[in-house]
Amino acid sequence: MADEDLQGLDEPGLRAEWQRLADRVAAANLAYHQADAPDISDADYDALKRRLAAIEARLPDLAALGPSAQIGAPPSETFAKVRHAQRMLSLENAFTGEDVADFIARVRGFLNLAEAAPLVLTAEPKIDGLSLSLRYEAGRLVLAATRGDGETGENVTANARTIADIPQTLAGAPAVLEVRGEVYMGHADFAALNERQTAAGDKTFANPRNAAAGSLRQLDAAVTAARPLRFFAYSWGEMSTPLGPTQTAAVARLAELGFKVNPLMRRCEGLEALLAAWREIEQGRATLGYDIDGVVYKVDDLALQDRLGFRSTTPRWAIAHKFPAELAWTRLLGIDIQVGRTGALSPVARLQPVTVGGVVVSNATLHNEDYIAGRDAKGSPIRDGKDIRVGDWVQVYRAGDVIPKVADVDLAQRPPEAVAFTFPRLCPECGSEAVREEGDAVRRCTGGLICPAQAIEQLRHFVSRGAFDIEGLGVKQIEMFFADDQLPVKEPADIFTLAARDAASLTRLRNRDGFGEKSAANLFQAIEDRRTIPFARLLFGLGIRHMGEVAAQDVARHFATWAALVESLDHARPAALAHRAADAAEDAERMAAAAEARRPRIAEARRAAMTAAQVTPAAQAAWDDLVGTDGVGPVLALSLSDSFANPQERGAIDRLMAHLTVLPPEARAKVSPVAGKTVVFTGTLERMTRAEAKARAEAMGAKVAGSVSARTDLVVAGPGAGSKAREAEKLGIEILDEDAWLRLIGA
DNA sequence: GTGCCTCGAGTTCC
DNA sequence: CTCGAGGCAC
Repeated sequence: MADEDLQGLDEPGLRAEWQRLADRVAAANLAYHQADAPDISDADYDALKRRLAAIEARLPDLAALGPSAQIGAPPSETFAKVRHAQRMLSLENAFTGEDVADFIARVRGFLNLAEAAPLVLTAEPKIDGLSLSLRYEAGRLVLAATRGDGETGENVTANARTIADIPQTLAGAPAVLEVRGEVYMGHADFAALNERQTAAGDKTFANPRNAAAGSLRQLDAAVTAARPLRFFAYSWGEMSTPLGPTQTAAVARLAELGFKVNPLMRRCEGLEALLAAWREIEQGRATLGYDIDGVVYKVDDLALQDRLGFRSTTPRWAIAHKFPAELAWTRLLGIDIQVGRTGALSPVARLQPVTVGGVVVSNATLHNEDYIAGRDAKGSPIRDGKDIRVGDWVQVYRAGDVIPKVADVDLAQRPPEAVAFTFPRLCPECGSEAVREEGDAVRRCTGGLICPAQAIEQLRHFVSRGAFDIEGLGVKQIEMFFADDQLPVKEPADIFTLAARDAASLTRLRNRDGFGEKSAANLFQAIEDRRTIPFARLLFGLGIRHMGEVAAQDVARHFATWAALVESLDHARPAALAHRAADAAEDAERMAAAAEARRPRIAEARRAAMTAAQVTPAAQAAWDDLVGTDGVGPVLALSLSDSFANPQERGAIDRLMAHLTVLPPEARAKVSPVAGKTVVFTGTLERMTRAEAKARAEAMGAKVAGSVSARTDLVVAGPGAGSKAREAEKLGIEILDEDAWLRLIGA
């Protein structure tokens, strides 16, 4: 479809044609994203878009209305999401030989390996690309997914099929096999690609990794096919038959199956051998022909890997030993203060743009007040503190090759007129006092929801992925609605009245720039869909300090219903106040040791503690229950209590709740006989270390506690068990020895 | 009281 | 990704 025939059309004709094309593209998008079943070929789709663009070039007012300009559709929304059968984890990082030594010591300690027992690890280059999971069923590639957040990635199967290093079929593979590895681009291919891009007038890529990422995430697989992507396999996810007894054997098997594996991988015994491998790989870095950013060490024996297991986001049996970060010097042009969701004032360096590790950096974090000043609140110098001033030459690096940081300052080049930075005492956004709690590194705005910066950040958090995750309501839209006169959104409840307010208003959302009939309707539908919300997401979305995703899940599971939580919090309030008062009294007493002059404050704190001490047993019980909840300590409990007792915040919560139905938390899947049970280990364990026993129990869904109580389900007692075993007997709790326990969990 | 380990909060660039 | 700090075991 060329656009020559457009020449014959008059303006109304063009507009009609534009509408027809826009509808067609929108329908194709929908089919592609939601059903993952494209109803037209990629080439036809491209042609449609080109024709649309040709019309928009002549009638620019259309451009803002069409599918090409639709807001709320960043590239990440353009691939279907897929859940990984097995989570794709990241690796813990080591930066020094000492870190590596610690890692080995931890592994040995966890496994309780004898001093003389050998521990073999593999060392392989860490490719700087993007990880990809390939699922083969009956030997055929059925799914390729990016890592995403580890739980859920993007379906890029069509694109992965165009990569020559990725076999479409495997001979003699297990019935189900997920192969994991890295997609990357070689230096020569990268340079050639950028030359082609320049010649074609397209934008060039900053580095091979960006080029690889950009190439893999093309909606048009034909574009990906034209890009010289390569793939190394180094790991696996779900599989119906093990690939081998060791990492080395499994990777060799992957090579047999037809995958490219890295030729530099080798087995090493002991710290020195690992570090030697690291040095050698680093020395060969420049001649490899592709980017690497470190060396990965893995415990070779897969049975040991299995015993070591996983922490929440990383395996215990592997670590990435990074190469030193690239550094660059530049001028510090200014220091801005940003206000975060919790009111934290964070200093950001505005820099003379400089290339660091292949990316142009113009902003960098300055951590906090003390870091800039180079000394702490009391005036004593701090470790790594710099006394950084506007106008200084500063050294920048990208931590983990991502986050730009100011690492050093060149005092010799300091301009004579440079003055020390004065950290604001008032919030730059709302003018409220910004205070620093004793012992805290950050200064916080006290304005609460009065502060527009905090209010916006709270809303951004509310719609964020782990919370309400409303499609079409991203950061940009939140900022727009917050400042909007016609359809203001100042607090979460306002989101749920948007549609009704829009229907009643004269200037409808669908007629606005950046919105159309379709996108407005989609947004309202997405909001409707979230009127029913899982308990934990709601709790997380409220943005209460110290209440993260994990804590929210724990609390939701503990209380089961929203009403139970609210009732309990209301009951516990006096006890919460008593707890704070007692803390304050303690603080004041500590201060008194230094300054007798604080007498009046102590007396006041004591009086407050006395008043607050009039706590009913019911209140105390509610507080104890709250603080006894898994993952909840006094700090989170107080924060939660404060939020619900603060009239402003409670008002916003109640207004929000009027629009919502809360889904009770899902019961933990019963995957093992001990799932959901509380287990206590006591006495000496002979077959494994305590850490290992705990990790394994938790991996089976059990909760491991330190002391026996009425809530304990099971006690595992080894030789030398004393009071805990007696306590268990008294309470009539089942007691197992270590062998019986291992049989129970099927080990 | 001390020392892990994990979570929470804030960070940049594409 | 890193840092600080909360939670919890020893």
